[in-house]
Amino acid sequence: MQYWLMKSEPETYSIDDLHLEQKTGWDGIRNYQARNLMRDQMQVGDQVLFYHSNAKPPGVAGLAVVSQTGLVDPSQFDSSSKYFDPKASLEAPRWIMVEITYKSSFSHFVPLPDLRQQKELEGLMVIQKGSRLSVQPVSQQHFETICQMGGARV
DNA sequence: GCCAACGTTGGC
DNA sequence: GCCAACGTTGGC
Repeated sequence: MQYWLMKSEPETYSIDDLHLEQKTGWDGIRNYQARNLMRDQMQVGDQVLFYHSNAKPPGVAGLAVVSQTGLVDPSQFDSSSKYFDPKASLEAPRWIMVEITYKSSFSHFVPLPDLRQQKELEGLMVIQKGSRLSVQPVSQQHFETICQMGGARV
């Protein structure tokens, strides 16, 4: 089993939205590196840290689980969507997504400055300078440390 | 709102 | 295939 951190702007889609919906297709990823991780690496059952980006403060809000893989992102075909991709076709879809299912919301939101301060989290991708990738692999140790900081049972 | 970091595009 | 220009992300 692998561990991931997935970023979402809470004004667009927050952990509370996921809580209400229970599951969602992770659409709108338009970065090849992130897509390739979802397409090639993610497996059903993988654990996800739900990260709020562009928030005050940004940080990890809760947990989710990968519940389906290899789904075609429908927004690439929707000309009214900001994620529309004219180069994608039904025969050759370009953007692949996964579905994630809500697991829990942290009792203690873990803000980015706290992640930076934690010695055990040295090397965590999201605390590196200029770390823009919206789907990031996380080591099991880092995952467990962040769960503890958030007040979730590992 | 600023801007550093980084990805993508397109001319050559 | 290089790289300058441009666009986007996302912390601050």
